[in-house]
Amino acid sequence: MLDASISKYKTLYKADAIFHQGTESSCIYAIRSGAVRTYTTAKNGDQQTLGFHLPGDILGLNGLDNKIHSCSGVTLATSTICEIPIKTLHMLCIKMPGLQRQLLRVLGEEISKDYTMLLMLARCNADQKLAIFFTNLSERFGKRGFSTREFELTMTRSEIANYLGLADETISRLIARFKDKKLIQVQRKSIKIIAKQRMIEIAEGECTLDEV
Amino acid sequence: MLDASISKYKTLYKADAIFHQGTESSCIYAIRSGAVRTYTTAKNGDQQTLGFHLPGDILGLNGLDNKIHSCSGVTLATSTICEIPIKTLHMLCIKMPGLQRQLLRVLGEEISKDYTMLLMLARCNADQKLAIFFTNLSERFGKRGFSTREFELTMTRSEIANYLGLADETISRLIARFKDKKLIQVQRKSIKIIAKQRMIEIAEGECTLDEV
DNA sequence: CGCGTGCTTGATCCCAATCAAGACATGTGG
DNA sequence: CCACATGTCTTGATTGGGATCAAGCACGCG
Repeated sequence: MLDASISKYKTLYKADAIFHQGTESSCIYAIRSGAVRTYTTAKNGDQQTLGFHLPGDILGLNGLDNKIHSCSGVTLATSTICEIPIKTLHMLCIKMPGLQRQLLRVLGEEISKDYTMLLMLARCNADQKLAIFFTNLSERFGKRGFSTREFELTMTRSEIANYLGLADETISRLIARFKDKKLIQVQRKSIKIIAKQRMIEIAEGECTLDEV
Repeated sequence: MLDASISKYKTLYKADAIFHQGTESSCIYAIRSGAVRTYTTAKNGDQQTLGFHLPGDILGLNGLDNKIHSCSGVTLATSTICEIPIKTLHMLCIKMPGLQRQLLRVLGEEISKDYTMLLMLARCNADQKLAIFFTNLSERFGKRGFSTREFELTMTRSEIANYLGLADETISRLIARFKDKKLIQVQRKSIKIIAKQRMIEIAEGECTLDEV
């Protein structure tokens, strides 16, 4: 929607920071290509990954009122990012009456997503968490026209672990078990989902991993 | 901010539903008095409490674009709720140019709050969670002009447990330990915080409960 | 080639869940 | 006013899922 109006692209390389928690938020960021991880940092320094973001996603929306970024964003691979100054955005909103509502909608969707995430962290066991992770990722790749069955992970095991509130070793073990149970094929970062339906059942707690 | 413009109040009694997840969201809700619990429900039926809300809080903002409620709200006690139709809200936005930005700001704050909650659920142990819970509640009472040291819990132990991603029994045990360690005084639902600073230290992981 | 980072695997431990029972408060109908 | 039911909370005993500790492995890169 914004593409036509703005075209300030920026190429970033793996592990480059896009924006930092605590700094003034002057832009929102649209991912054009690549992948991004967002995370919050607690006072004591430990961080929680909030999400992995793909092309088409918009970041930094929650600091819209010229406020402060409540999370940080970092690239997981070479990426092109489109920066849209919030000032520009506000001006555009005047020109395009529908835009402001769209922003409200996107923010609302972000909140819904957070709710789902809260539910997952609080109520799901490790098996479910990983199944949910793979299922979501697969779905999101699909929406972008990529294969839902085969994809490359851009993030490390450790980052997945952090995202799901688990230990690194647990992720390793789980991936191994998913492989043993013929739910997926794995080769380092490349994942092939074999038993999609089963995966969904595990994600939703309808069956357990060792029942498979 | 909206008070002047609208005055459709409604009195609800304990355990009354205000809005339901999955239904069309036609209103936002401002709490005038009482207390409200919001929660999401998963497909399999289990629910996750998202927050406990006090007078002055606004609920239902995330369905602004005439969409669907992504959580449910239920009163914890007799409450007066002010309903503001989203249509009215959109009209008001045209009259009052600052309002739309305010809405964006409130939504942004909600997202920041969710991030904090994600971090808590994923990274904190049970002691920290309860300390965070008490500290936050205390702070929020303070902002509303009530005592930060003494207050009544409107929710059950079980609801606290659900909110923090713990078992009911764990909450009972923790409250007992907090009492033993002279951090709080308890009498059923009435809480008095004795060692505020210690509580904060525990919340932030700077010290453990049995060091106290 | 050698080093470092990321990943895997094994052994052990511990925090919080679960199971179980009882205590206390509140409400309800006789 | 009491007997009883019900929901809430507490406390104890036991279990178990995932964390932690500790090596070793595999790949990529200078």
